Amino acid sequence: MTTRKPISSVAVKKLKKITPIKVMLVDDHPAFRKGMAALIESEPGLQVVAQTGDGSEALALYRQKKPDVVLMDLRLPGMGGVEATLAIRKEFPEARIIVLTTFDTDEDIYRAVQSGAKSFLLKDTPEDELAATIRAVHAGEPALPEKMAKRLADRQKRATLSEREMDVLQLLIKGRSNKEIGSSLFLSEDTVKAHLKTLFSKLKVQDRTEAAISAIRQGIVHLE
Amino acid sequence: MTTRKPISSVAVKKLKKITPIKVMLVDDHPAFRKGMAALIESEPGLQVVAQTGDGSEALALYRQKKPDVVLMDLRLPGMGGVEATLAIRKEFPEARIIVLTTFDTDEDIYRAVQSGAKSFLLKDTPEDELAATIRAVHAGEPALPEKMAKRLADRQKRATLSEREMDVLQLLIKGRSNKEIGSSLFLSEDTVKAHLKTLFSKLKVQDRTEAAISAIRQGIVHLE
DNA sequence: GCAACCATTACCCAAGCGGGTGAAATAATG
DNA sequence: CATTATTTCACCCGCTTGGGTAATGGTTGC
Repeated sequence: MTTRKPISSVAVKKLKKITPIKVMLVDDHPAFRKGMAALIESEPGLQVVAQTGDGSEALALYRQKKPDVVLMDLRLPGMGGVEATLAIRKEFPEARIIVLTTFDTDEDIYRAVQSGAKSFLLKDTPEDELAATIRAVHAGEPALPEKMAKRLADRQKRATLSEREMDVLQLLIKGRSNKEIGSSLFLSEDTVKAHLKTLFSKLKVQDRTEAAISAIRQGIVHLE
Repeated sequence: MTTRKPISSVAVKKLKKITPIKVMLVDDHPAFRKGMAALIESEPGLQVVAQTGDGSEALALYRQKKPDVVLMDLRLPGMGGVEATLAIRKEFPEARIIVLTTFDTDEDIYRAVQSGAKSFLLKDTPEDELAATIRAVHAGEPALPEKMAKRLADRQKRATLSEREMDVLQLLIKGRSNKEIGSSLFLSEDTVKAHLKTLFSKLKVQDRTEAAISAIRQGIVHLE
């Protein structure tokens, strides 16, 4: 440690004023991280204090660096972005996290906001808007782009699927027949059909193929 | 034009040795471009000479800058990456293009290589491998990662769908019934069923839902 | 020219699927 | 406590779907 001269209260005030916003990046694309870091550092008053490509490292790094704002990708190796966000906000409820992703189904937006993210941006967002959003989120201002807010509202309007309906849907998008779904879930075929009926009406579709496609498009289920 | 002193053949050799590889970036994420550019510039002997986020600008920029290697994203506004690759290679068959993308269905790899790309990398590829691939492609060496080559081989093994089968499949993944598909394509329902039979056997599935999911997973059709 | 494939249509049949109706038990919500 | 939502199951009915078989005409390639 190097010894420093004591500083005046005026200097402290001045220093505080120019204390940069500390940003942490969580994204598994090294090039993207590098670019994002450069972009942030080039903005006055913004500074990158931590980076990782692994969701499960995010919490430990947050603890260590205490960033003001986190930029979080959704698709991450190990722990996903939503889980990482939840983990951080469980320990630090005041954490300000912006989800920044390539994928943008309505369900992604919903889950991100549900998990406590303050904003949701796509990776092709122009540089100035990114910087503005970081500042807004840091200031505690609303920062969800209008388009995303609209899509979130759309998603809210839609009927939510029950747990059992989700179970059936999961098997449906694996191409299983009603009989197969029944034996997988230890249900009679008629019960499966009953769930499908409500499922179809909630998704506003006529048949299982439409249901599968609709669910995938909306991001309700994932194809992995 | 400025007049120059004549240079010795020795100097020419020396100059040639340190002439950097000129790289062009085509990607619609500004932060990724920035990062990629920084990453490339930090490598000895590599230099970024052009960047664009628009596929339709790629050809014009190539004409102007004559880069040695192009890094091309697949999902681009306007013209897609495959189309841009085809356009460049039509005019410059010697063009060395590396497809660099987030998405990686077998069909994406196939279409990229078909369109003349020399390599196919994912955006989460580590920095050193990226640089190595750029150098390899520039040197005309084989540069398709083993994993991708394997997936390409897998895709080659699979039966190719006929034009008509594709038509039917396109409507199938919109959730249309056989009757609807028939009237859309001006076919009898029986003909649609005949196409579906071959389609199912080629995709190795039992029913339309499985077919839809399989086709989407393989990247044969897109969900837009 | 013949083989191979593709596109088209037809017919049959059994199984699967979707819609309608009804009902009972449990859980959650007000 | 009443109501609502969820989960479970049953029966019926008619249309859709998938598999089998078969035939015709066009195109492509050897």
